[in-house]
Amino acid sequence: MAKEKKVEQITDMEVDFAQWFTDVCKKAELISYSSIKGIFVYRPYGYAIWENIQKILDAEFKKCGVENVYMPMLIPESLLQKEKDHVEGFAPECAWVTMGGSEKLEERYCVRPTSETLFCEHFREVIQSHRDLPKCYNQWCSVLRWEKTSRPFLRHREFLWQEGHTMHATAEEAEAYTQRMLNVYADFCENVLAMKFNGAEATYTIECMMHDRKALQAGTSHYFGDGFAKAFDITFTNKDNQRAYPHQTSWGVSTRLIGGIIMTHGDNSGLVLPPKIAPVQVIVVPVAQHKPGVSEAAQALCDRLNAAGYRAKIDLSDQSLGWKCAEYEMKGVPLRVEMGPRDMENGQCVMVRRDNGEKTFVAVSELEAKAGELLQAVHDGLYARAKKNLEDHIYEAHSLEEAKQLQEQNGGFIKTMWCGDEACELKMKEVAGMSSRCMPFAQEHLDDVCPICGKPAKHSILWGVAY
RNA sequence: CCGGGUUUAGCGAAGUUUGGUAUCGCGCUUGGUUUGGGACCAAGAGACCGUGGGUUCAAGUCCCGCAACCCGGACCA
Repeated sequence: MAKEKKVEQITDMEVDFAQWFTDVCKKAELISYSSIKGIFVYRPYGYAIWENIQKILDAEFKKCGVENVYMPMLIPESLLQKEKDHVEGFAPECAWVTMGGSEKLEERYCVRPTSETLFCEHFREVIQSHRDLPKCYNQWCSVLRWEKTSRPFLRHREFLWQEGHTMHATAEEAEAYTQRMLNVYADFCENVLAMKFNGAEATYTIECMMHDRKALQAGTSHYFGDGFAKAFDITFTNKDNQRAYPHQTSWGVSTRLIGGIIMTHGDNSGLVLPPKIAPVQVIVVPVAQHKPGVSEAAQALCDRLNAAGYRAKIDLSDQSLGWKCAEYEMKGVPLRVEMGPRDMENGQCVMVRRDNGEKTFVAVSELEAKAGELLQAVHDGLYARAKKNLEDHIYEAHSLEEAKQLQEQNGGFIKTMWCGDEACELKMKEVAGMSSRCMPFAQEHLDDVCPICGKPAKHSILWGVAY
């Protein structure tokens, strides 16, 4: 069903996708700019989405035996430098604390860009025996990376995330745990955020496709081997009374997920939120509320919905009906319930889905049941649309030139075979502007050879333009 | 980091060419009428014109520096 556009302040996504995204972030009151570039204020409505994400994911982590901890915000330079590759990766974008009060510090401290080193320092202290393993730790915190350019949710200098770090007695156990956490993220994306993605092996990433057909990495889960354990001298005594290095995993998602939600589900009227993480799931709007009894009848609906466990709100302000409808559409509230004089006479209310604008007349007696049904329908509708968007925009290519052309014409993911050489990845980036997004779990045989170098192919791989 | 654009009331803009009393729309406040898709009338409040220097009797306007934001590119989660 075609929906006419009602919010002239929001730029159409077909006209300018980037501007649309920024408009939605501002108009839906998710975020504000601060006085420091790249560091944003999460407004109550935006932060509430993150709180809902935290609540649901945290419960899933705990089912996997994860314990939450909190590590220091500052990392001494000497500690950061213990693992060579790690420093090289993060040092260029570290912010440093050099003064304590008015005194210059002996050693400068880095504001954490990630906390592997702190976790490792701590693991060294608490891991002695195989009986101390596994250690499955996670922390919810913010990290700081001095990015050159920034965009709301997609690239902040300071952003909120969760970082899980676990230590295991064997490589097998650690690898299995890495996959298990990837599955937690995958289930969360599909069942909570209604986002469709490509899972992967080897790189362990979740790649979602946005409305503009660019890829967004929504979560990662890494198997680290024992590299950090060796660098930080973390050892334990195994059952055979021998010293051994434990094997590590690391996994995280950030507030970038919210950027993904916006770009996956949003439309030209604004934000569209998956019901499970929407701060307000149902907005109750009285119609002609000055007429006797209308406000009370609407309030009663709202109270009943809250009592039934839904997150419902009512708007009794004296704004016009049209204003209220547009306002809550912009903010992505999944379901609107209208109650007016005519409804009162008929013992009914009107329910309007945010995802497709469909209106349903509902007997007041069926309020709770029908609200639940429609919220689920919104979730399913969003998921179906996201899935279709992904599936419709995966194209198969058999040569470098064809891959380039397909990307230019259609965007999306381009599927090819790959020999496994990094040189071919660089070549693809250079020629077609695409990076490897992931090697799908569902491997296919499209050709015998790598279309880039002609050597025997080892995997099928997806390429795309990423955020 | 490179290349382009922008910065004037809470938001969006005009005014800058040709220096001379700070403008408009939305929003906000007060009162009243309204309400089945962004209502209307009336009266108000609100701006060291992004920031620091310079030129001038006089700078939103001219000159030089800096910053922030937006859009592309490179890089990253």
